[in-house]
Amino acid sequence: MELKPVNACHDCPIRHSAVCAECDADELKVLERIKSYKTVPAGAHLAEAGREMEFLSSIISGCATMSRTLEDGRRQTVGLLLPSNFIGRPGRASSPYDVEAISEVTLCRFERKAFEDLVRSTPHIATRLMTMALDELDSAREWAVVLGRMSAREKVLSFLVRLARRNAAQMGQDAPEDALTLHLPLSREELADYLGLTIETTSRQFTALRKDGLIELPSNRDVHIPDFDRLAIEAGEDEDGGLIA
Amino acid sequence: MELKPVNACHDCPIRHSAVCAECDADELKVLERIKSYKTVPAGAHLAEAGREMEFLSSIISGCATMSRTLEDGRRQTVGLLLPSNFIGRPGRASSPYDVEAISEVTLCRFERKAFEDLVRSTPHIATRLMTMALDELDSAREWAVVLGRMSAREKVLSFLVRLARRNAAQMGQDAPEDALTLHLPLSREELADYLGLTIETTSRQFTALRKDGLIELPSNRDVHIPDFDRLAIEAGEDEDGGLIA
DNA sequence: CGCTACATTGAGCTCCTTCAACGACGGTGG
DNA sequence: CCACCGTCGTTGAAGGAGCTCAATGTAGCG
Repeated sequence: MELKPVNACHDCPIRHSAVCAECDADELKVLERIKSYKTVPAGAHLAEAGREMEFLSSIISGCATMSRTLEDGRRQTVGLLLPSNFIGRPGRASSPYDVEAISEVTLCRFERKAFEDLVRSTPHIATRLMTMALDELDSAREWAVVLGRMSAREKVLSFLVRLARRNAAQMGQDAPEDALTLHLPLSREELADYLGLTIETTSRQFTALRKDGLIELPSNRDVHIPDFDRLAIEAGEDEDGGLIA
Repeated sequence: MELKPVNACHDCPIRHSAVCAECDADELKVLERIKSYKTVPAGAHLAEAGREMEFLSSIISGCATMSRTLEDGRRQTVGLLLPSNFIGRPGRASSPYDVEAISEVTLCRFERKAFEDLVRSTPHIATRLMTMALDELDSAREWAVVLGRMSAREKVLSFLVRLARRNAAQMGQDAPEDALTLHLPLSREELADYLGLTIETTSRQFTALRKDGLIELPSNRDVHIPDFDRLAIEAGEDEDGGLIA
């Protein structure tokens, strides 16, 4: 994740996967005029439920979560935001969820009003946003199946499979390597909030998967998967491949 | 739900809430040329996971569910499709979910290729699709909170609150009436699949809510809510209003 | 070295599921 | 007309997956 400072779009690591992916050179110039970069430390709040947002932004590097906390403290993470993901939406001033930086995050920001005008005048941005929204919709529904019907073990397995697929896709690979090591962007507690479990149950499942030889745990944040296909089968994969992240 | 045959867009009950909502008269003429109506009986499969779709369509009347069935038979419904909802997406030939008519459903259909061309050439359709996708994304995430963190009782309450809000919105009301009667579009089993519960637990929760005086059950498919605000509070509403459907 | 934050492990309990029986309703056919 | 049957919904009893509460373990850091 070591990143040299980005100054221009043609240097940008998410140039071809973010909201600007379909833009041509002229459109990119307009974007370039209204964009600004910002790096925030882990723990920063990028949006708060109900609070007005001044900027819409793309994640260039780092990781953030989108979550809802109920008043009794229960919390559910509804999205894991990684590079190229978009925060905020045109046509609405506030996010319905809290968005929090989990690691240091570098953003490419657009002042909201200016971006909304741009969406109207630049079809390539509107169609790209539509595609991204539809992809995320599939992903959210996919996750609903996990939350609604899967056991704790399957939830953890599904998470690992999705993360591996997402990483592979970002590296331009078609499928994850046979054997690979994942770095977990989330702590056990953050993971539990994502999986709809408690931290204890999550931890127990990691231990159980280790004892079953499906994973190794070189550190708390690293998971080595000796045989990805076996993991995917255990996760309950029928369709070969499934959707990415 | 008694519906007289629709023949032209200006007569259409979903004219101002469907994918065509932002279209002007000229754009509507183009749509009119490629659209066709179709009515299917309850139980019809409007899409099957992985199978190619010939048409994209809007629901004009009736109700459908979008769901995934795992090979061991577990099933999770990830979306409840009501009038004005769109089935399918441009740029992808197949749906990742099964879409099934729950009641008789009347559709406004577009041949896929023709519609995809139209999206590219008609910005008002692209922006409307984007807005609808973003709304559904919020809705799907909202439901993830319910699936991941709520008790059986809260799940049933949340469903009733959402259904009431969605009905009210469709009637052009700002909020549901103080006292109202809901017609459930789903059987107990279909509801259980949506809530991530078993049919037995779902049934028990209805009984419990009735005993607590929160609802009355004039028939299996009808729920009378004497005091909507009380129901909403029981459902764990902090924010006044929340998102629609 | 002790402090703090994070992760793991254990024991008991709760809520939901599972398995099973029963009830209500509607259609069909004798 | 009513017995029969199928579907759907409700209710009961027992078991289990995951939660809660609590203790222990471990790594980073002043």
